Amino acid sequence: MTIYRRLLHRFGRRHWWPAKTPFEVAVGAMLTQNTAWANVERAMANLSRARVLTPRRLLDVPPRRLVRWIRPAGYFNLKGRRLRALVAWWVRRQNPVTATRQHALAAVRQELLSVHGVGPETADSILLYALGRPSFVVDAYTKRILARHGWVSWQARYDELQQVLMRRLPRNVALYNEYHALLVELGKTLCLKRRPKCHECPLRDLGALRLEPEAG
DNA sequence: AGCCAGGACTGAG
DNA sequence: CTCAGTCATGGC
Repeated sequence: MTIYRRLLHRFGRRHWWPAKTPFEVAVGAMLTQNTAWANVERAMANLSRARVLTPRRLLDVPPRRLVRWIRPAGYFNLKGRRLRALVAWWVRRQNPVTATRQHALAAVRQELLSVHGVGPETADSILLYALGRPSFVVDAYTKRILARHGWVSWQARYDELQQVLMRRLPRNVALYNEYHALLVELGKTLCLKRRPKCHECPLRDLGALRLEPEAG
């Protein structure tokens, strides 16, 4: 039994990313930085109700109103500016979903990282969940889970964690999609928060398992 | 009452 | 290049 299969069996498919369009995925990826998803949903609902959840409309929105709508997501002044930068890129790229399809993954990733407010996790979230590219998303949960089971050191940085995963897993968008979502679910619901206190974690023996989706 | 949430930028050393 | 400080709302 592998970790992936056990997580999938326990939690079922997560159906990520919870958004209607690739553009909404990108907006959500930005708003969810260090923020509970429930708060992001409120902000997204405000934008939706205001009918500005398209690249063009969102770019034309006055910063004051934008900040008011995204307030529930926290860091609203910061995220207002970052969101504009991201949307400006999206518009300049004229629908990156198709516009970047022929480009190398590393090139698109580099381009995203150059946008103000887009770090490695946000870039990979957009690549994977909006653009359908096989770039594994690493987050705080992923790091805690891998480090706690001794697969990486606690000092490991983002790129190292990502390489550990991508080197061992087939480059498959559907797999990366589900795997990251499952790791987040494990981190949220079980014993892998910053203060571990759960002594009855059904997955506490994960150390004996493998990362690979296939047994063998 | 704190602590935490699906991070990233900035400035100092 | 490393790293503490910063940003802010809402749930528990």
